Amino acid sequence: MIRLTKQADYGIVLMTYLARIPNRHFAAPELATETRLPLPTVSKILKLLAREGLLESHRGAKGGYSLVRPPDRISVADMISVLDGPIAFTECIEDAPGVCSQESICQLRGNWQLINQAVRLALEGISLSELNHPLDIPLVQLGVPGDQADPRSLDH
Amino acid sequence: MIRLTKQADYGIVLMTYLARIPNRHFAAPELATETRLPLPTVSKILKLLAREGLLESHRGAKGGYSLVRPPDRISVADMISVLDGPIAFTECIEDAPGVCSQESICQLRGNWQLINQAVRLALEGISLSELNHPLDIPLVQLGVPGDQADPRSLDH
DNA sequence: TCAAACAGGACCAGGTTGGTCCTGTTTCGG
DNA sequence: CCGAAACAGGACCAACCTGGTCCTGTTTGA
Repeated sequence: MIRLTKQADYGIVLMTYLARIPNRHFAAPELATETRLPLPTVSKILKLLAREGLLESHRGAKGGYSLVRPPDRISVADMISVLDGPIAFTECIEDAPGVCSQESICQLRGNWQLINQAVRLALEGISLSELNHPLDIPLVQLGVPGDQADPRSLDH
Repeated sequence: MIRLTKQADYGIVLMTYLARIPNRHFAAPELATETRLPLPTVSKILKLLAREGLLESHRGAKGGYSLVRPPDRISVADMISVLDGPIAFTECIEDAPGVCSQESICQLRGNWQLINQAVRLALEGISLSELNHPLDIPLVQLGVPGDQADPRSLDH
């Protein structure tokens, strides 16, 4: 189905919310009520984001979470990597030989890399701050190759 | 985990194999032995690809499958759409209101579209024939935004 | 006429995800 | 100095989806 997991989905929603006021910190219960997501889930995701270094946590009463760097320096790729693991459509990852049973006969290694890389680059091109101001993103940054009409992209 | 399903994975492998000799047609058993994938699975996937219009099937003895159009006019996006459903990282798809329970409060609709679109464009930019000749693909087509160094893409 | 190959389902086991809960530990405020 | 609010880090389980097989037609070349 090629979906993000809900964990990543919710995580990006939460990050986007935090990015509105980058320097404030927000407690998990507050974010849960604001986003109307269940608290245990929100809490779990925030903990993960903190552990992985995208959020800073402040313990104790009046604690909470805040962004660890400015939102324009956090990419969608960063968040998805943390929440859903490395961005790779297939198991053919360069530094993991032996994962793919077809390895010896598969002629496609380099090609999968290409696909993976294309997706990764596309996602690295969108920053958290741009998610809050979607209109600012130039199309070229989204991976639109020039203005050459592409005969391949049919309807879906 | 953001993986393609194995169905899509295998499907692309099979399509790539077919694309080597675009006009020939290949029987499922032949493809199964060539790719060393189990026949029932290969058969299932080929049937799907045929039903969805990416392959042409020839029934009867000496039957088989062949590409329905030249490999440079079949994009990776085409194949993934058929094998794994529409390319959308999240359920926020434009013509499906009501799917997302957060709809009324979610400020992100437009933004998810952006992410989905970026991925879709990246995958539309790679054709089946390029998968067989990976070196031919210019980087810009992969979505690399000019040569502006991107400070967001840190290590992973 | 037979065998090879496609068509279209039904079917099931296993793994992953989504979500909850529980037991610490830290820290602010009164 | 104490208690409540919040974070930390797991364990845990149900539900769903995927991966894969198999079976019964139908078509067609030799």
